[in-house]
Amino acid sequence: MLQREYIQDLKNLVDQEVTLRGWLYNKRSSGKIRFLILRDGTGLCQCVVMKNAVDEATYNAADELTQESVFTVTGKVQATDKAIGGYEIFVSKIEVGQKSEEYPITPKEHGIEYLMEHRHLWLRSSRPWATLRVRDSLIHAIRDFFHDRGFICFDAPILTPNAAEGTSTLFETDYFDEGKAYLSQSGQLYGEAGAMAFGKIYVFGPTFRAERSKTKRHLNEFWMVEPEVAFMDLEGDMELAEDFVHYIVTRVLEERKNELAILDDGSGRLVARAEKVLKPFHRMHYDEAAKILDKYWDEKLASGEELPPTFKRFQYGDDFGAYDEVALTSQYDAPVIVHHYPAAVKAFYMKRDPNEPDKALAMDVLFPEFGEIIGGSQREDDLNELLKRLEEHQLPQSIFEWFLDLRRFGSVPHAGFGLGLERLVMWICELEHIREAIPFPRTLTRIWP
RNA sequence: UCCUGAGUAGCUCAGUUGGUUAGAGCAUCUGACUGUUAAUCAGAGGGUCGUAGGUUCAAGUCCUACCUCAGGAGCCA
Repeated sequence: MLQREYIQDLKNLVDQEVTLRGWLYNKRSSGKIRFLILRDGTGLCQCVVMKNAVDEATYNAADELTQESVFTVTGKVQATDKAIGGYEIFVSKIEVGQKSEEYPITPKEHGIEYLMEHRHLWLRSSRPWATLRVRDSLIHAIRDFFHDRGFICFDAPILTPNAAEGTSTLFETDYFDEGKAYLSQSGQLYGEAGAMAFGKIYVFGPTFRAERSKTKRHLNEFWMVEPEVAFMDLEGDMELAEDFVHYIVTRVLEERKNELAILDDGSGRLVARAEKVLKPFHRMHYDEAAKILDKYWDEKLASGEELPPTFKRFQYGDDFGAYDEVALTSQYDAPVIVHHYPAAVKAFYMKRDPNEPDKALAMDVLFPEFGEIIGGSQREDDLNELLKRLEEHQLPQSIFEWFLDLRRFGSVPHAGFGLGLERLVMWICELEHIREAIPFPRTLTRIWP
């Protein structure tokens, strides 16, 4: 083990002599003084090299270092308000490691295509660094939330024999002599089996959608967390979603304030926004949401304001489009839960409300100015109803036999939801595009690096 | 799948009604400066203008096709 301290721990090491190891993030100089910005993975630290304070080899080393070259620095930790992070190293010695030549990502701006082409290096820059640390915090918070409440982590298979919802396009691969296998587009059906075995479970894994989506909110490979609970109805589902979202967002606020400040240039905007994710969320029936949208678009159209060329006016019975979700949520600071969607626009496994047979016991959590981050429902637990749904959706009963068994043997009311991890990262970090919310995004036109 | 836009130096871009040797900043190299914050200042090198064809005395600029990418919609998390 090579001995060294980490930049994130410097606050406890003021006035002590330390050794740090890392890469050169940037360099500035003035006369006989050199400022080296060291990056060690935990943060950035300015290292000050004064000509009259070091030997000649160290002073020359400071000049030779290029961006992303490796070096080890020894010196005294000083508190200062002149340097990033609030601490700097007054250097006594530098050792140079591997030298980088012509590092492709410069401190100047780059286009998104170029950055994505160099994603493996771009990860070292401060914005991806901060974003992916927020993502890490969310992942831990998600697991802690469920673990603390007695949920079992229940992994669903990634290679599956059929489509969960039948409609979406699936990635296909050969599976020995069994014919075709498909990459999972949802762990939910398997999660239902888990809920009947363990009471409450959550599936958390990668999800694959072969849809030719081309928007800033879609990835073809993304991570989804899907809790499923036996003896829970739609009301309980909404409460769980609220508690869950509130908990994980709060954890990010506790653990990643520094990263959020990097992402909003210190304005505090991201923290202020996340702090408004308070329980309870605004809840509304689909009919109420439809009324709000009708009024909203009527006023917009009457005002003569120019609408985008792809704009389509919402009609009662439609699912919400991108413009509708933004319009609906922009009136609130906190997330909005819309429930009782028309059954016709929802998946076959969602239970219908006995009091409103044309509505599904479904709910979506919509985030302010953003849109859907959670979709969930109470599931159809009646065998005959489920068989009818399969027929209506023209799905073959044979491939769902094991799923139907869950209704034949001890069927109970149960519910769950799915949360798109990258969508939440995107909203919290206010990213322009979801591709920055995952280390190596897979989109319609990108599978490299 | 549909609609819109863009491809000029390693990167980000400018380039007028078609007109002499295609420009700037950053990056790289040389030099100056003892507290810099995308440091600054002086200098140097660096180009098949996405590809193919066409119009013209003359094309980075106009026309056609293709390729690639980006933005928007739908599908959804």
